[in-house]
Amino acid sequence: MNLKELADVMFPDVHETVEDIEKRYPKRNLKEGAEVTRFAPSPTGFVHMGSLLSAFEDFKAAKDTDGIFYLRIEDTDSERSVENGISGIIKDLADFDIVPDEGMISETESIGEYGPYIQSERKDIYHVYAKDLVLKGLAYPCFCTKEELDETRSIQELNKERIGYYGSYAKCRCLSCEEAINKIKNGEKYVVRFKSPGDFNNKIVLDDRMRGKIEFPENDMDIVIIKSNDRLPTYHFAHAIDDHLMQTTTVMRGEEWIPSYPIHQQLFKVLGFKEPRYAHLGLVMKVDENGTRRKLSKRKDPEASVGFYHEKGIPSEATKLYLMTIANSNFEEWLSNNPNGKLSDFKMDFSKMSESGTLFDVEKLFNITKNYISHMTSEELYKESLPWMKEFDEELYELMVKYPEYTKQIFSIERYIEKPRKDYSSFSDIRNGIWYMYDELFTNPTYEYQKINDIKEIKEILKTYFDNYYDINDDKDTWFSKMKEMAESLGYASNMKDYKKNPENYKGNIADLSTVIRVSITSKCMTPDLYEILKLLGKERINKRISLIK
RNA sequence: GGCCAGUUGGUGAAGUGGCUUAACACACUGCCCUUUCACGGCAGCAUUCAUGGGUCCGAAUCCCGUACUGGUCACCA
Repeated sequence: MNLKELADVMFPDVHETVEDIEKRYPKRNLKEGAEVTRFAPSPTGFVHMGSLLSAFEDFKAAKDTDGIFYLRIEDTDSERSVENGISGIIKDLADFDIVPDEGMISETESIGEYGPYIQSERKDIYHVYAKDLVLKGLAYPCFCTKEELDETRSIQELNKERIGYYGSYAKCRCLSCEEAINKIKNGEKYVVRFKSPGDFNNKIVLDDRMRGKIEFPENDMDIVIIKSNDRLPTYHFAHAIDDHLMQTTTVMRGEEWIPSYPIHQQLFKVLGFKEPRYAHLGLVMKVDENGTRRKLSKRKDPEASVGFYHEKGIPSEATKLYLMTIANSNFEEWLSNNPNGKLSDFKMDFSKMSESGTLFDVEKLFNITKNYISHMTSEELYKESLPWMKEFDEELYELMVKYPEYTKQIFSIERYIEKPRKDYSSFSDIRNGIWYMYDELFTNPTYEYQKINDIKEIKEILKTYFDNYYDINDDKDTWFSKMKEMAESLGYASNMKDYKKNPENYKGNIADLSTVIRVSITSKCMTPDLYEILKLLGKERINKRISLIK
């Protein structure tokens, strides 16, 4: 009877029973094998690469199995919360097409039947379970102050004992109900601690979905489950209750959580919940200035924020491809066999996930992006790069809008062939690849001819070529042979092999000649196929450009 | 310090006792192709899988120890 009194004093507002709560969360009606996963961030306003990867994997695991992916906000620590911190996360996820089936959809709204999906609004639920534990003698109030806790800690350090609140160090464990009730009635502050039934000498085993079996000593710490100030639960307690009620099948989280598994295992057991499966993900790392590896940091590393890649002009689809190559080691091979395959066709496999922390490799991201962009149609490239241009290159944006068809034609150059050009590692490379095609940008051309430098000769070559040889209607073969013809008539080698054999027999070679034309018309010595460029530019632009050369 | 994880080239990694004189991809280097650039092709880039032992006819793969790296031991998640 004493426990009942204590429980009532601790939780006077709780009138519901555990059974009442359980009834509100009926069994999910999903097909066999369907995964229920979740992304559960603190409302910090944005997502960084590491957490994006885990959200992506959660989402993918659910989609692969026709399951449910939901977004739960863990705001039990006010220090971590930021004003409007939820919408920022939702937006970052949405940019990568990660849209929850359930959970928060804005700062205050949610969808789904298993809510609330924000922990601060679940306080009464946690209290029902906490009260139930007190009733059963499995939880108790602890009045220890920070100073007292520090003191036992230093004693433990001195004695070289395990640090923590357990066994005989768990002072408040032995308090009688009467003592506890009196203290509470006196207004003493307290936390609620779980009364661990564990024995450190027992062994427990976690069967991790990607790491296999991991053995630990059983938990014997009386951890805090309800905090004193706001009476909100700690992570451990909220995790057990939420993932039970929301029926998460697989919890994917960073490997920093491995050591707290014994606590979670015990909580689930004592509460009578079925344990979810766990997959403890490797961290995303970077190399420091001093050469050591460390976890990618939200604060210190600009490349950790997803916005960084947006600014660089990496399409979110390409970032997803990269994340998938980190997530599953067999994905790259699958992609190269299915160059136009959709991510949704690839099934993620837990056993192919990397256990060790992965270095975030920007070079690789660029390479993947390069391939991805090369497989887009010109229409797609136009459409997808336009919003980026609007934000980051207004000048080019306006030209793209002014000349949509012309721009798409530029993008088409050497695109629809077996091995398309791979010019763009990001949308920010586009300007350098195409600016000279627009007269508006072709205002201050520079001419860096390589071998042929005499301006008289250059003008002569141009005049000869455009007056006597170039015909915009020629097909490529004709165009090509005419160039050779001209080379010969001017004393240049039309065949590189001949030239290499006897360079002294010629004034130069056909490459030198085409360089003159290329540079004169584009102001660049490196461009895609000259034939197509001339054709697209057209007679008028060409003439104008030739007249610029003084 | 206790507990836990990880350790295969510059990077991501394959590999689960013989097919491995360690795949594939990125990066890098060289050559070839080529009217430039890009693409593409070829070749090179770990005699060795952190390290020392052990088991075995045989070990990157199994066992034990050590080292190193990271994590964790909060009324943070």
